[in-house]
Amino acid sequence: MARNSHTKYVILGLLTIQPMSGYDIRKFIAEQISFFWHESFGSIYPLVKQLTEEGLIVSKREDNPGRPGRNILRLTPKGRKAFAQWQSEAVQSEQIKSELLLKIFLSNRSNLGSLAKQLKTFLAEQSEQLSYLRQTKSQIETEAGSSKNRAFWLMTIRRGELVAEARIKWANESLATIAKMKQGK
Amino acid sequence: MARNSHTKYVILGLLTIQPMSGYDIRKFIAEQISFFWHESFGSIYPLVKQLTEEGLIVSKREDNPGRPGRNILRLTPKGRKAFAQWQSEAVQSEQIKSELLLKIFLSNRSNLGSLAKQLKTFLAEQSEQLSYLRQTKSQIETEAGSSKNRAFWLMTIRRGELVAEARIKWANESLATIAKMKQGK
DNA sequence: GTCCTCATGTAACGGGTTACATGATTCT
DNA sequence: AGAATCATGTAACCCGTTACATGAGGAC
Repeated sequence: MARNSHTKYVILGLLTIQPMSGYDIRKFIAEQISFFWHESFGSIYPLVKQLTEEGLIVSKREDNPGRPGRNILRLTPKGRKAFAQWQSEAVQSEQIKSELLLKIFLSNRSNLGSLAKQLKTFLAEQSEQLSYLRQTKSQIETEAGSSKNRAFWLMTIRRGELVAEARIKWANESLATIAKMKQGK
Repeated sequence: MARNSHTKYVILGLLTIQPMSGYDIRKFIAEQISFFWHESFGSIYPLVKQLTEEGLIVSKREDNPGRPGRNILRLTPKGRKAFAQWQSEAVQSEQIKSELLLKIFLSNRSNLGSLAKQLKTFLAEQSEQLSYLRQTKSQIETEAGSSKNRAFWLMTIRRGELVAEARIKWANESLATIAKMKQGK
């Protein structure tokens, strides 16, 4: 049935921004959109090969003296069309797996200590995430000459922000509840 | 390295609540905690077999006239210990993949229509989720004779609630932004 | 001197989903 | 009559991560 993985469309999608190498794609994802996406080399390179075979992208070797050669990838018209097609399709509702919530759900009063510890770690992570997002946001807003699609970028960041805030609120509430439970014992 | 899957511990964890069959486990997950976890039969049954071989659970056949037989699973002391061990370990920070955010990030002004449609679907889903969570919450709160661990259950629901609210807020904001973009064209 | 970044690629492995097989009962 | 629920289990498949291989240049 060729259930096309999303990775395929991330690659095509990033190439609509500009031609780049597989390495660049990985880097872009890790640096710019890691708060809602991630890919490893082991999934990118084989797909690049496949997309080339399917005629959705073309690769052009770029040799730099004293540096490793790069394969610059570029969309073909066919690839652009495939991406547009995917773009118009409905997303399937995402089902999450939260190991933290699982642990909490399966908790009992005997492990309040480790629970509190994990919540504090979570809180710290989310706070860091939030400050990172806010920083990125102000960077985008001040850069006048940024991409014409920055409205969409800001939209994704806004969601990260709101959700991180909600999670921080929740973690604080939960820590308070646990503190009370400890006293009440 | 036997990177133990979480599924293993969900099974052990649910059996700390009460003995049940593989079918019950699936049902419980789908009905009670589907907003943060999911499992398919294809992952549960093979693991049940494995856990039995490892001596973490024992299975007892229960035959009912005119109904399919059930294998009632029960924790062994060893299984209880393994679960407690997992419970005390730190969770690894969860990395999400949001297809919706990916699509938005890769959008441009030419597909505002389909974007709005997808956001509306998302909004409807989240609203439904929220009302479901609120309903469950009030059910738990009114049931006096519920489990002693209901505080933890309520904690997980609270996170679902806060996050759903944040997402709803975001979706509404984003729809407003898109409406403006359409006009400004 | 060692580690990090650049740069591509493969192989092994792990884990989960979907679909199928089977079959009785109960709900619509 | 047909669909859904109860109940277990297997096989095919898909997909993605981790680790490895290779090697030069720059940073600390």
